[in-house]
Amino acid sequence: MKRKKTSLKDIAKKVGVSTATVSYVLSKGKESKVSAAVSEKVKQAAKELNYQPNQIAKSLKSGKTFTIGLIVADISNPFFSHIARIIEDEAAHFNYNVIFGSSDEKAEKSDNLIQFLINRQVDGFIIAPAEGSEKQIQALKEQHIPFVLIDRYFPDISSNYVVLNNYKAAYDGVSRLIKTSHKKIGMIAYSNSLQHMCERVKGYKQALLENKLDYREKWVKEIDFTHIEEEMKTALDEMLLSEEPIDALFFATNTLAVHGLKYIDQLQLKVPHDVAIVSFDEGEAFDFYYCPLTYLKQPLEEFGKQSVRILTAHMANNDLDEEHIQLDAELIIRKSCGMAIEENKEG
Amino acid sequence: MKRKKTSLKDIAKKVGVSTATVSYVLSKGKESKVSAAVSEKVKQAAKELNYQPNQIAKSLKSGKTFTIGLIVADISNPFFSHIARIIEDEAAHFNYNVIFGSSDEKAEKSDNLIQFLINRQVDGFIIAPAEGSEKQIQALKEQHIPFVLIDRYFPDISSNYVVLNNYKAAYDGVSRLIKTSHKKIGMIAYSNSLQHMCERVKGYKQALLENKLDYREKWVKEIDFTHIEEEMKTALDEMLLSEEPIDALFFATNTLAVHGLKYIDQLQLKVPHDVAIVSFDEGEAFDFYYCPLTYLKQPLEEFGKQSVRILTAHMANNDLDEEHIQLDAELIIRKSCGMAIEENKEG
DNA sequence: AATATATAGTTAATCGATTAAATAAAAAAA
DNA sequence: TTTTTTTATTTAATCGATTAACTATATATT
Repeated sequence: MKRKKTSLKDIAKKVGVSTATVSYVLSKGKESKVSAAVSEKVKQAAKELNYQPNQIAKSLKSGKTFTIGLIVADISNPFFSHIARIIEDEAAHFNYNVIFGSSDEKAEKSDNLIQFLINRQVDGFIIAPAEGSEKQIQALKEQHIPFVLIDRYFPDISSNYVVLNNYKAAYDGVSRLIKTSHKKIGMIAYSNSLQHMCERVKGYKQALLENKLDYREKWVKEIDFTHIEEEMKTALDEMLLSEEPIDALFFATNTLAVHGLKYIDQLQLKVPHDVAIVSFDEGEAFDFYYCPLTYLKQPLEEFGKQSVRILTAHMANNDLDEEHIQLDAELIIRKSCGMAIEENKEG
Repeated sequence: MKRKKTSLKDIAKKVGVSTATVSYVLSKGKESKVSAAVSEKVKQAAKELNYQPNQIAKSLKSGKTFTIGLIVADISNPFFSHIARIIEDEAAHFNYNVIFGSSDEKAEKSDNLIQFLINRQVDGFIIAPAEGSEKQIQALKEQHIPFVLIDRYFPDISSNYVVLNNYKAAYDGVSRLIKTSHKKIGMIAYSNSLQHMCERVKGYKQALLENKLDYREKWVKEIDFTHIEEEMKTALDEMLLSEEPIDALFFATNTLAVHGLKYIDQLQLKVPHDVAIVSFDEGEAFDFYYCPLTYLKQPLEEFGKQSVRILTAHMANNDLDEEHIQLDAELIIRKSCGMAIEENKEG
């Protein structure tokens, strides 16, 4: 049998005062008008009874839970778990706690999670929205529940967001492959209509265009993330084993690169000789690959910090202007993309 | 201005009945004795007003929050984020939500987190306890708050736990190195008095002992996890660059292996020729290493599922017997440990 | 001494939902 | 018709903390 926790009432009874007095002492401290004598007795009793305020009761009264709902695609994905950790730490500075949920990129799951967390009265959300979750996001707006989108956003819905300049990042990554003398550059992305993925493809195309390189539809493969393995094989077979194979490959995410490289190894192709590689995101695996990967490093720290900053500001004041933050990725150049001509000469 | 959410009262007013009636209709359904006519009207109104019950109020009344507090060392560590994901999914089956916190292996942080979550009235905990957190765990017991320890436990405190048979796992890993003809086997562990780490060292020693191999104190290095990089270098220098260098190395965790291997590469030593390697835990990085790593795969799925199963059972019934679960790791043999003689002959 | 002003504390409403107990109205039994 | 039983609904207490409004003293002011 659970020993019930001590409440204000218990302290009040013990000291012989009203619960109001106890509350004033414990929550108002010096500012209360309670006499020093009583105040002391109350504090003493609180300590003796090991009083811990019931936050649920406080929340009910105040309408605030000091809880942030965090919705990501999958907390076990290092990209998100890293951000989650930063958000956790940042939130703690503001005395906020984090409840998380994984949407699995499914709008329905995300909807359930959001509803669930609203019922639990979270004060605000940080969301990496799933494809097709526009309505849910719109609904949050209409209910005036503060939220910040991260990683992805919906151009048609005006809201707070902290995202990457995906267009520029992809453009930079592909440009690097061009600079290292590659002419037939393929890309592997997720088949996902979300803006961030589209921008990555756009950046890829633009880089080709500006450098007067061929863009072929068959060199951009979109893969369903529920069948990565099989679709990756088909995609790579088509691009690498064809009559006219590509000489470089741009991966739109970490996970895609991991799967892709495993298959490239199976095909016994050598990086960067047979295919040069640039990928999005960092990963321990990238450091250990025989040919360390050139990648686009996202500013995760910044994602986490900014999103918490914006959210807490908006939770404190609902009338603030929205913030739209685009951060830049950093291209970390290593061996997998090959060397540029100038570099070659110098070396 | 936040539009206030609709409450039972709003529905009651709209339909013209008491809040009690509304509550009965909405929470008791068929079992209530409310007339079909009223019932229908109430449901209709609830839908029109988009009623969502306030879980905070429910929790205050019921004393249940349907929330599990999850405390791990660091949610951004793949080992824990993977477990977190499994716990999240399992908990959802029981209609439970998860609040997490990272202790950073610090007892004080862990204490704050636990206190914080208790005040938020979580119904139970799943905890990977930090070193020195015995008192907190003991306190949970005394308050009769249900909890399950995972990954580590305290032999002196009887409680639910789901851990690895670390002794056996380490024994198996080191035995493999012995079978592949290595005689001078080092180990790198964390300097941590937690039982799981000690067991890993014990398993290592026992494997040496049973095979009549030398055990030397200088071949077991304990590293402070706040200074992995520097201490790893010193440790490896001492073991690998000495007069009598070791020929095999056993890493007690994923993170240690990652740092260790990076430095081994810097030293230009080849695995398994110069040093054979076996490590705990899996990791994408291990697959991509030029010499795929032999490792001890922990049954994460099982950790998550069992811990939630046990916790929910104990939350439902406080008088259940404690469960002590030890799971076995699986040794995944790849190239980094070298080949055993028999295998060599056959090959 | 009479009045005004602090001081120290209590009462009671409130947040939103639940539920035991009370009540009123209708139906069944006598 | 009267009494009993059943059915449908309301009242009010409750969970624990907060806080505006009130009351009762004590102290200061004139």
